[in-house]
Amino acid sequence: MQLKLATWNVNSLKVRLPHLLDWLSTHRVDIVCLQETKLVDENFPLGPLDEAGYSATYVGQKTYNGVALLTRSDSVAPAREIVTALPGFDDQQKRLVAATFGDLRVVCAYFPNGQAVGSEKYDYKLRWIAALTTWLRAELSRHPRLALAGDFNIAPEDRDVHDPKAWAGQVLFSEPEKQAFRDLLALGLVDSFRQFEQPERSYTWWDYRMQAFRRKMGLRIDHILLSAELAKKCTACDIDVEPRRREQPSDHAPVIATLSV
DNA sequence: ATGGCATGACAATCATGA
Repeated sequence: MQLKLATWNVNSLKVRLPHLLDWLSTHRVDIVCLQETKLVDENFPLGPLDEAGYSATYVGQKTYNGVALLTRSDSVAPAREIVTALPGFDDQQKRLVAATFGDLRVVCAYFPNGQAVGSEKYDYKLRWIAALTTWLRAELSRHPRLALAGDFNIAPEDRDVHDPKAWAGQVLFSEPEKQAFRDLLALGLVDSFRQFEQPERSYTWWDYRMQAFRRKMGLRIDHILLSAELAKKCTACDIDVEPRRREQPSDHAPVIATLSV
């Protein structure tokens, strides 16, 4: 069967709920990883999502961060083995939710932004990713069919940045961050987007300012990494820029991977 | 030149994002 797995940083699920519901009704994706829900759990919109045919596993907090896994109730098995914090890393910030659906392990992650190279938040970002990498090594040994999807806040290569010279050494594109991304790939994960031919200037985020979207000044920082076994079953991976064209959009576009499982 | 937008908390600006 064909399974569509997506990731989308919605930058406030409260504000973006109408966009999300429209998008779900037209794309009918099976699993969606959401980041930056910015909601406490009591305010999570379970009702509207249930009406749209989706179940949710989520963890949030006031104002910042927050992640969720949405699954089509009629096509995806119930969530098992739910994890709502990064094991081995003491963290107040809600940035990770993982669950198993059938034999598919899905990890939804909102990587720290890092603010500026050399800052305390940058150090936290690198430590957070190191803990994620350690935990994923063990997860992969237990779950050969694993997907890591989310907002990585890392543009891994020059072609993922509209102006790599201007971004050189900056946060989101610094060498230690790119090395951390490669360390994740070294676990045996595959960047599903780069398994296929893609248009020039493919990005997933554009600054709200300076008409960056219209000018194609973006970064590819949202990714779907697949274990080797899953990568073999991936038949497509695409960025959907349409939601970014709407009024009051998220600054991120969704990414969709199609799996033949 | 460190802005520009956007969101949320909170009540005029401020923290944060990327």
